[in-house]
Amino acid sequence: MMDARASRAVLAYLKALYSLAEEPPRRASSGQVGTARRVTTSAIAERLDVSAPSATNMLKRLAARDLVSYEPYRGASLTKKGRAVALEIVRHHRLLETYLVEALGVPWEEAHAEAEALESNLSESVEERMFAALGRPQFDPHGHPIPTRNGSMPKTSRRSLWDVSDGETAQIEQVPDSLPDALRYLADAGVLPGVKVTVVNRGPIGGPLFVRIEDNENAPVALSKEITEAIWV
Amino acid sequence: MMDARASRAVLAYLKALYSLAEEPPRRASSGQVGTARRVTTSAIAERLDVSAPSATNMLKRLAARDLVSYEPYRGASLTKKGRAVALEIVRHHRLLETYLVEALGVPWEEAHAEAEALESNLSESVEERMFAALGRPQFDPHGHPIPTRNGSMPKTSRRSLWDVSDGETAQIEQVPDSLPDALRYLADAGVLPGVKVTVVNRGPIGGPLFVRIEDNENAPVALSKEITEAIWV
DNA sequence: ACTGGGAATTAGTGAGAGCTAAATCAAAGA
DNA sequence: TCTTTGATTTAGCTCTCACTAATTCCCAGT
Repeated sequence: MMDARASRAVLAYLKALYSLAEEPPRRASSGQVGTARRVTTSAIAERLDVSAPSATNMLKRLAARDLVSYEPYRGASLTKKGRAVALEIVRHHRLLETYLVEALGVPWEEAHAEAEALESNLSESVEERMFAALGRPQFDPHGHPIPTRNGSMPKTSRRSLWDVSDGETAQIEQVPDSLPDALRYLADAGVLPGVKVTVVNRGPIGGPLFVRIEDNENAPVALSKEITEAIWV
Repeated sequence: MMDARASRAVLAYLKALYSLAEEPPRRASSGQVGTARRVTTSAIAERLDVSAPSATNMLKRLAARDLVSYEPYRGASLTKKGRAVALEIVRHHRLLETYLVEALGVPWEEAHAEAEALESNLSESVEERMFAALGRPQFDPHGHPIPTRNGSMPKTSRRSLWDVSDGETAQIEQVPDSLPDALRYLADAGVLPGVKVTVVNRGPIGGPLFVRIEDNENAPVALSKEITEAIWV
């Protein structure tokens, strides 16, 4: 708080650290839930589309500011302070996405990029006003939980659509936010948070998953393994 | 347009250039209206609160990008291209100010700073949506004209409140946007764009101007020479 | 025409953030 | 235990944008 204002780049790194460390990329089966994993340099570099040396470099500077704990050759993780900043920016991002979609009618698949552009300059005061105008939402349009101002997170499922067995029905809880093309496809198909879908069957190895959308007589929708692994139910 | 994305700093300089060159700081009497004056290095430095060498430096870089025409020792002015970028950012700023006040209830005097923070990252697409949501306004809450997307400006008065003679009545057209304290005072007093005021009298040399607000029985409001020179009627 | 002083520019630095090429580490297999 | 190789870090640059100190320019007054 008494810190020099964090730059856009710093915020991007903290956000990446947060999502890589705390938002399970695959099934969260392996036991220790809530454990903040250590994130590798290359994972961050890839996520932010920068070179590995750039990431190393920034990690060191973040460590000097006590925003991450970093040990050479063994990755980094957010400190308490860094995590707080990251949560704040995630809150900004998701609130902005929600606001853009709900209040301004920005298309679902564009909201992520627009929010990303604005998030680092959103003041707490304007954020609070948007939050109130939206009726204090807990989830953004993609179903992602919006952290509260004090840093707590609404609980969400950890089960991916891919893990739903054939014949079973499940309710979509969240979809990815940063894949505009996929999102357009999902929106067209009606695969939206809150919708119930039934898994009909799936192709052979890694083949597409066919799901039927509730209250919809159309043919089942085909979804790749990759995308269904990124959809939580 | 095929240009590398303009940074926040670049945009700030262009905006400063624009307002110093084209928004008359005093009475616009001196004949040539619309002539883009040449702006001195120190005027820019002062406006942006940077050192003169920093300004010189940036001016050279802007000239290299064909955004300003700059001649050492004799100031700079916007090129066609630079002016277009400046107008775009002024439009962003004023639309944002309007949106923040009208749609989110941000107080008048805070809107300027908030808009400044967001303006450089506002996309055309979101801007267009805000514009539509506001009913395609021509003026921001301070009465400043909002440039259209094609770069034209609604016409405005150039007469300052200070120049209104005693006993005369005039309608407030615009007030400054970047003086929070003064704005709070003006808002309290009821000196807002659109309001008709009558100049009662004024103190001796540079003394305050006393104005009566229409439909208001209260005692006249006292306004300094400085502030009345920054209010157009 | 000369000169003094304020305005502007040049010189030299620094911090932030990114890049490529080169060196180095660590962990897995032989 | 030794080697190999992919991941990581170091070295060395670049660009943007700000700063201070030093220098240079222009013009207003004499």
